[in-house]
Amino acid sequence: MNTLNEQQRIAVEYCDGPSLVIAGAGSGKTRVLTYKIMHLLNCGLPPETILALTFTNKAAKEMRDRIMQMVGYQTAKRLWMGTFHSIFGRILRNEAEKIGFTPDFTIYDTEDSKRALKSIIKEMMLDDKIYKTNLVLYKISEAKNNLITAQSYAQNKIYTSQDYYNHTPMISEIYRRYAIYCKRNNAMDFDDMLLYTNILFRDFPDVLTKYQNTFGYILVDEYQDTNFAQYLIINQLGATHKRVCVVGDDAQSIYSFRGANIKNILNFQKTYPEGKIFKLERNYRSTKNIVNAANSLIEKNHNQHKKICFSENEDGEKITISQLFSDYDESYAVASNIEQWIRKQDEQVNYADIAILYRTNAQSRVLEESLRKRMIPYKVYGGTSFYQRKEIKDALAYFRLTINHKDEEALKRIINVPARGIGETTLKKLISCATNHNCNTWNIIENLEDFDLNISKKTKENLINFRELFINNRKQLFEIDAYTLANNIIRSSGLKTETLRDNTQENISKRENLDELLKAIHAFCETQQQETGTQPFLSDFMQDVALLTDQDIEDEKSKNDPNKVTMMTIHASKGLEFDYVFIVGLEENLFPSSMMQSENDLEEERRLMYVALTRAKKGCAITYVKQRFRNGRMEFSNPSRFIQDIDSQYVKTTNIVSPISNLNSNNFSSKSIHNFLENNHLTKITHKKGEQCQELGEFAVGKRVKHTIFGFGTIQSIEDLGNDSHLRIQFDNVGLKTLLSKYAKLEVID
DNA sequence: TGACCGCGTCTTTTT
DNA sequence: GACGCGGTCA
Repeated sequence: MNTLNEQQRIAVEYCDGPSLVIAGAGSGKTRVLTYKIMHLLNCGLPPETILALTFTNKAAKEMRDRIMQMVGYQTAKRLWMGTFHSIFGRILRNEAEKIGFTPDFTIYDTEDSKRALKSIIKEMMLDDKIYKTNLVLYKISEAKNNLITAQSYAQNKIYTSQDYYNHTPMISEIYRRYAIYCKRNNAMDFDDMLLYTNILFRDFPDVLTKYQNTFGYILVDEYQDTNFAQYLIINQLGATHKRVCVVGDDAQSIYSFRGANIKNILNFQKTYPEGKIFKLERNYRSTKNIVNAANSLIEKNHNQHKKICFSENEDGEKITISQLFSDYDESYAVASNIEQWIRKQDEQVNYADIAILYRTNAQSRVLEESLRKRMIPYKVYGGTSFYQRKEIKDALAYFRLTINHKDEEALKRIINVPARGIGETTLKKLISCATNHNCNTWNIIENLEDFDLNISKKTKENLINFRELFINNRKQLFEIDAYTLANNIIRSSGLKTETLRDNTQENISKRENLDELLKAIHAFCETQQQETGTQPFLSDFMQDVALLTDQDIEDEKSKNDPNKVTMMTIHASKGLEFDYVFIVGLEENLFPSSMMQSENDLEEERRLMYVALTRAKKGCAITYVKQRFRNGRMEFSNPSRFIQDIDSQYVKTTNIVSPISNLNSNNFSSKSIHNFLENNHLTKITHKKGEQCQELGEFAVGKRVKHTIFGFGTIQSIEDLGNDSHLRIQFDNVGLKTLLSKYAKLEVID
């Protein structure tokens, strides 16, 4: 307790009633939470009566590790500590039968949901240009977050009239069918997990009472990110004893698109009139300059709890703001800046101390390129994560279907992967037969002989083989450990064999990914073995895997090789800190995003900028560009308004950096930079536009080149278009392609 | 049935 | 640029 400051100590020690801790960025929020749990344990609360909810696995793990260090593994593991989804997933599995599921229900990720919705929209013969999956999913998700079930949606005037007005009156019916579909598949999506928890508590008061009595104290991290469903769960679980402590920072509320309601934190005292509010305003993380700059930015927002964050650290360097010509220059500038920082004489800077943050995942590509060229080690979070990869999702679908035969999404996904002669037509027959008999498609396959499907003998044989595969695997489900079974399935299904057919880059990468998956399962088995003394089954692994995020996987991977620059979206960076931070792409329509129009949206974007700034401990560099390649085309842009929002006394502006002056390094050999110079300034056009030529810049007919994706090839012809050129290249593996020299990532091989 | 090609559409953030 | 869809053809 001596290591806490006054504000922190008071917040930790107050346990008599509900409290809200408003914790500014870097104010020791996790510290307060862990100490509070320690304090509760010291007061004699048994660990299994403490419920601590976080939003990410990482945050939960961090807290658990810290507590473990202080009280030991045995006590720490008895705490109810985890993400909303993992904790209530656990409760839902315990109580599954009450709400019409079995304990082995599948968790659908966004892709599964979209696929399901797509087929429902098709089945209803609706126009998919009007009923776009993304839109429909968003509407359903919004409804679920507000605890509107399919049934109440149909009766809800606000929702239905809005849909009517938007010419999408059938959303209500799609929602209804989707809900039935999920239930029949024994599956829940992310939103369902919170919705069904609420339904469980509503319809089974004895269950609610049971958990109310179980949890003597409830702590919630990142309270500003809770949605209504989460709010109500907390509210109900704490209804009798009111021993609830929520921690958050309204200035860092950035998830409204996911249903987070900033009012939960702003209106805390309406929910708990007797509640106490504590503020942690001292920032331990950043320099004075960074904290002041962030304050000056967030001041421009109106909707917030007033607080005055301050730092007692050194003044620190000013934030640099640089304008670059193009996204290409930006990435180049970032890479050279990283090298400068690493080479700093007066201070030891490691790659791991540096982060590059951006608004959208698509921005990472160019940056990666520049870092790779300079041999700067980096890791990218987000984008298509490991568990989203096709081959991985296929393997997981095999596991899912083995565990839960009703999982129709999994079935549809893999019935013909790898191709085994069960195509669209057969699948349709199976599904319509299932619909007619009001059962699952698997039931039809299981009892194939009892139905007249009008399929060929060959197809029937294929189906029987497919069935046998699963029957065999299912027998082993609770007989052999997760790793062995997973390995068996990947082999017997033909997934592995498929990748061995040839050695294209694609297949090699698929093979590696499948091995990586097996490795992950192996690691899971080992930890479980250590913790519980028994080998886990595949179903244990699958319960975990659905709730893993990209961050968890990247962190796991980088354990052995931690010294890398971090690249991620600002959203993903929340809760993290780095010595030096780049914030790139500060342009109108990108950041703030062009999707954000309303005043509320803009305030959220500004909070996002606030989050980005406050990640930095020592230094921060902001960049923006005049032209950027986006959505397959060049776009011109103006500096973001957020640049103006930062008080000028905290920043140092580098004036327009022309592409040439930016290239002050002697590294001119890099192909793309060469192109860049050629295309914009230095090329002497010796032939007319649109003409075929033998040579252009470093390119010449007959020269060998290497492309990052297509591999090696030979230039067949060059057509000069003035500002750009078409290159026809015969690639060794993928054949003839026409590429734009400006954007193709080509390297000439001498 | 399955491979392949060309076209149109979409890219904001994610537990 | 990436991806999904629909059409075509063997």
